[in-house]
Amino acid sequence: MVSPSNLIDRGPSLAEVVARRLSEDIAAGRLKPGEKLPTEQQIAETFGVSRPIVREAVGRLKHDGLVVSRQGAGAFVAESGQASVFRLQVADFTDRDEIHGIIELLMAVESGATELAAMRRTDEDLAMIQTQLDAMQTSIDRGDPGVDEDVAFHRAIVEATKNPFFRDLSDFLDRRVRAFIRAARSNTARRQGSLTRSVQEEHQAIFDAIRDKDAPRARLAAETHLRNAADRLAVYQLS
Amino acid sequence: MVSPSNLIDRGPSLAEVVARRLSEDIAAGRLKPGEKLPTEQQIAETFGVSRPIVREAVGRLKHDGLVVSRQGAGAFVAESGQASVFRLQVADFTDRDEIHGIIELLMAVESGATELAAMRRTDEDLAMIQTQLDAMQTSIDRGDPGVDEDVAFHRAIVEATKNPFFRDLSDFLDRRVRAFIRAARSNTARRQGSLTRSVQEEHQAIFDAIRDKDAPRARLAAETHLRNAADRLAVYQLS
DNA sequence: TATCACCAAGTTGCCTGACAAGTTGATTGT
DNA sequence: ACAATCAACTTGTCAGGCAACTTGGTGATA
Repeated sequence: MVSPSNLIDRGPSLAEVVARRLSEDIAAGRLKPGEKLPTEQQIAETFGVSRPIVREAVGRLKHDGLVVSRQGAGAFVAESGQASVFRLQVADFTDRDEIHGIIELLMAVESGATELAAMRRTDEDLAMIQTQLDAMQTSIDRGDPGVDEDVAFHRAIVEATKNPFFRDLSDFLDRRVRAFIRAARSNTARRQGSLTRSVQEEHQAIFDAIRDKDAPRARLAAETHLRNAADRLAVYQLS
Repeated sequence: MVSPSNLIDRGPSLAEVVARRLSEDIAAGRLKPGEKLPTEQQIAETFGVSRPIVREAVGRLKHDGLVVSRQGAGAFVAESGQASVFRLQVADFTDRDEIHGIIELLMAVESGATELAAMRRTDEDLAMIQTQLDAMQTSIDRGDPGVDEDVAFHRAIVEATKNPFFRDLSDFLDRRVRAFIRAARSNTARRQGSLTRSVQEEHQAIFDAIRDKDAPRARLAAETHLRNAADRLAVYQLS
């Protein structure tokens, strides 16, 4: 079985290396907002690569909004505030402090979202959340960890915020963080039964608070859920 | 005076257009995680561009972690959870609903951060926050809007969280959102005096709560500050 | 029949060279 | 002093080529 971790690491492409170097120069203040970058030819000579590689590297930074270019004039570090990306740099998911830190962030975003959902949910929203809650129960009764159902449950909640920014950030964090938590749970076949039932009880508490339009209780339920998720992660990692 | 808004919009580069198209295909599920992308040559023919443009476009998606490539084998949609970027797509800062939505997000993140700062701050942290608070007062006394000092104040708070993820996301949101708020305040010379004093009073309340290690009060103070910031924005925009 | 080695075809990674489109600054003419 | 022109430069795109790697098919051997 070939898994990603068994593959020989070929390292980043030249374009990626150059992009990182330039990005570091910008982050370190060696290239200031508004400042002109060296020409493509100069960068190529500086790094000993060809011009298309430089074009690709600079293109990556343009995609991030860190750099803007004008044909004939040059490429410039974008003014502060133009960057359109937030990068979540996690070395791996084995450092407990790192995991704890990122779960704190998830907690802030998700508890805020759950609070808004409690304030704003419509009957349709509530029905959708109920549907996903029931689907997860069905999955648990079948002996499955309910991964897809867990995703859908949280997604239904964040849709009830009626705020696309919460939805997008929550999706992103879901993909990066919750997915890790769920994978850990799924990989722990022996204990998943009782632990997944805890998860469902916490989901139920979240649902109840949203149903009752009780925003503070919803916030607290979401925080409790994630606090417990962090604790459960410790259990998964011990097994 | 040439300002960015006066420049003729030349639209995105071909590479950026292709990158967006492919990114949309992935987001819409037309290209699934693990699925192989068409070859560079096929994509070039599909979009009627040259292969280097395709390479640059795919390179942008690789930079985002959305796509991985293996030399000789092809490029593949990355498995879920590999994407390392969150993109904040704001058309512009003129849509009130959009601004309101993004401030809600800022509120969730910043109130969470302020709460953590209240729980975790050291004496050194507190001294730094005090320094920035005083610097902002000095700026106000001078009749300036205190933009840099405002940045530094909030940065000092988020450093006290001892959580790099909060710091990074807060930095990002600061650059994208708070910067807009500050610019609006700075551009409103006639009213800035009294409104900036309100800002400083709210900063003082945040500081007091952090000093007292009163996490719930810190959260509330941060929320109040941002809620008022949204209200002040309405004032700026009427003038 | 199964396994291994070899090879051709295809694909990504990188380079060279060329030209189009646009910018900038210097020069010239009014 | 101002406007027009032009040369030099820079980004944007393309064409072509070769290196490095992958994949699948074929033939040889045990």
